[in-house]
Amino acid sequence: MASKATTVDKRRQILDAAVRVFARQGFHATRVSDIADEAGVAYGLVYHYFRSKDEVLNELFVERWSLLLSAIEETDRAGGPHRDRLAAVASFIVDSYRHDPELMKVIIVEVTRAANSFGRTHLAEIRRAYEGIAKIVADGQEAGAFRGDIAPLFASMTFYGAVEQLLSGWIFDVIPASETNFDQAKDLLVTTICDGLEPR
Amino acid sequence: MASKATTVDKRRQILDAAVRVFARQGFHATRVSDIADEAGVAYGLVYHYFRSKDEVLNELFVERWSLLLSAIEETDRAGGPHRDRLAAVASFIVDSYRHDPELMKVIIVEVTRAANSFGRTHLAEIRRAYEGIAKIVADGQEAGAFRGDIAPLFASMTFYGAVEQLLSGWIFDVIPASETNFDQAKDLLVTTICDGLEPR
Amino acid sequence: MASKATTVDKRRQILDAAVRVFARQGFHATRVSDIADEAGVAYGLVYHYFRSKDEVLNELFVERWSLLLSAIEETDRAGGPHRDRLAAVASFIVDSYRHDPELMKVIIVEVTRAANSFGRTHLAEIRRAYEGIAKIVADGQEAGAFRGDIAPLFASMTFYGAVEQLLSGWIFDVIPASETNFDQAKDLLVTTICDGLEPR
Amino acid sequence: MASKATTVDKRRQILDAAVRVFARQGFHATRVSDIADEAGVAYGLVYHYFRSKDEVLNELFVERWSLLLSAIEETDRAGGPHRDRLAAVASFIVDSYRHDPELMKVIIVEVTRAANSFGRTHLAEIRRAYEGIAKIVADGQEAGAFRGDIAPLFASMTFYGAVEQLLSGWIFDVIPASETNFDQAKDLLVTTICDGLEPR
DNA sequence: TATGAATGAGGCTTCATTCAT
DNA sequence: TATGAATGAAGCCTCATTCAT
Repeated sequence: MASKATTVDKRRQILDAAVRVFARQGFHATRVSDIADEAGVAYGLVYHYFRSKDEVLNELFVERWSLLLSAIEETDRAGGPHRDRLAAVASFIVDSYRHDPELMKVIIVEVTRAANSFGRTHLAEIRRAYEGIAKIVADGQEAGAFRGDIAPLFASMTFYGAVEQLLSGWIFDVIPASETNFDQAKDLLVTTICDGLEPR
Repeated sequence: MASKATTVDKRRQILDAAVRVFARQGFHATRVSDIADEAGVAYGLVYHYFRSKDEVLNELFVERWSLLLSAIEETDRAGGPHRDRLAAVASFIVDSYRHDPELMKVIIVEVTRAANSFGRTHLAEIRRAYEGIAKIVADGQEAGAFRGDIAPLFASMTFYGAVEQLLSGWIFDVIPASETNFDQAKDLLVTTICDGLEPR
Repeated sequence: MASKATTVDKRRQILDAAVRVFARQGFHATRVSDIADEAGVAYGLVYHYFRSKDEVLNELFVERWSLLLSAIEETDRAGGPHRDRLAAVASFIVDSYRHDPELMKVIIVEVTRAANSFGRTHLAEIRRAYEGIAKIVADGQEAGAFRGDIAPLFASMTFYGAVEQLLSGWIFDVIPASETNFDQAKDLLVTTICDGLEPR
Repeated sequence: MASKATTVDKRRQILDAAVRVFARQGFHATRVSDIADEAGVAYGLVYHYFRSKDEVLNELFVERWSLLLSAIEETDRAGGPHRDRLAAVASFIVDSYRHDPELMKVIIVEVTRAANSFGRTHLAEIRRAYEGIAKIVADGQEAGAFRGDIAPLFASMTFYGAVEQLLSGWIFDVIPASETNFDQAKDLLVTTICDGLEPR
């Protein structure tokens, strides 16, 4: 139906606009009317599609984060060398950023690292990512691919923390994203975490 | 003066109260009156000592962060095996958390990871920490203690990201801080980053 | 549209209410909530139509003052004896007061004579009135209707000052407005300024 | 006593400072601490000498206004041509401005023309000036020096309004005070009001 | 679906004034 | 007389949300 198509469009339009404004101004600093303006609709319409301003961000987060969770699980299920599995996770995250830096900025800045506000709400889902990575590590340890004296969740946090810090560095230009070779970055990430900084 | 010594330092009292309330409710959710109440002083006194609510947080951050910067610089200046230098940095941060978890929570959650609000203001100082760590890495590479194919700032971000993520995990009970042996955590951190996850 | 016509114009309602409250309490002493209460609307609606409390006053002033400016220009353009032109200006101002004493009170007390606050903002427009009157005087001098040894702007200030002081006297009951014959007042004003206090 | 001398000095120092700050920023916009800063004393001291911020302004007003009232009464008592009496009043006011423009600015802007705030409080004293001038007019009418068809208070308001408007013009640079010949201004003022704008 | 007028709670900040020393 | 720490009332403005059309 045409009407259905329109509906979907406006909702999407609002979500996409929200990403841009949230990325530009931060969640707290953006008014609902800013989203509407950016989307080119009246701000009442935002409330037609979403219960609240919060829900818009929730939607953005859940939409994207579920992809990450799937990717992690899929990676693990697919098997292969454990080092490569970590590489696949890093790759997925880095590519997410490369593909849509604004969305990833919003998710990291406003949810993942905003543990006092939105992070709190989504702690369970965020934790599932950590645990998914931890499972890869645990499996690797069992298979003898990883050393056994580091708790899997500990290793997972280290790994995820490193990845996210990197993205954060790109986002806020601590590391010049413009000069970054993202594929090389993925490699170095895995190299650092798996091989260590010290020469072998 | 005796009176000066005897008199409670209201300014300090306010700062300490602010740490507790910020840690408990988050910066945005705490009203200035909450700080005053927690400190047991009148509303207006907060504004006698600080220009704004923001400045209270600024003060807390700068006070603590400058210690970190000094520690990093001192560590580097003191020399010694480069691996131990990273260990010293990790140790300083972990001990900061162990000693005053509420303050570190505030600094990480409200400044370091709040890049859209306060982090923005203090980006330069935050970056200085990254660069201080990067310098340690660079020195280690020159001395042959660290592999040379990883950009120092890249390694620094990886390292710092791992440390902060760990603290974050403790703060939000993703990793049960209660069961954590902090000294062991420091070791594992350095082991992970320097030796890598894969067995040698 | 019928609905548009039937619907009370809330914006107008707020402006009219503001006149009453400003006149009664003075601008500084009236809270935005006083305006809203007087208008019978919600607090926030004032901010829906006006950027700030200041803007409400600005609007009132500009709305009215532009009429005065038009009247002065129109009077001059229309020609006729120069004495009558001054009379027309005086007449317009006195009638403005007679017709809406509260509005004129607000404009004089809060803008025209509040040179340190609002007057400052509107100095240019206020000056235009002085200059408009000065032009009438200058024309009169050229035509030989007025003596030539008094600078037009000087004469204008004298004239306008006299008129405003009169209104001020009525407003604050220095001169009992109740007993005043406004039309006679206009005449006397012109007589005084044009013929002088001394008998001819 | 030395202490007495000091006392007097500080009080005066505060009053003089207040004039400067009130003139510069306006009464509402100046904080008690601004006065103290300008005077070079602690702001608590202001409250040692004055009950409130208002009282500082009151003091300044009363101090000066009583001189004006005396001058008017004295002028009338001294006798002489009635026209010269008006000239003496105008002269006193203009000279007051010439001698201490900041003080006169404060008195006019913050009291005389602030009828909604301080003017209200001092209305009685202000009115006494109008009445003093009115008396001169009334006497002049009785003596046949002034025409009898203009109510004395009416004429007084006209005259005072003209004078104050002139000062106001100088204060706010509507009339360039720098280029003004004050003595000539006095003459023209009296000429305008007594002889009228029309040629005789 | 779509609009934007209307609502009103919430919070930061200012600053006159008091008071202990 | 002199200081400035301490108090707390007061008010502007923002903005998420509701609702009539």
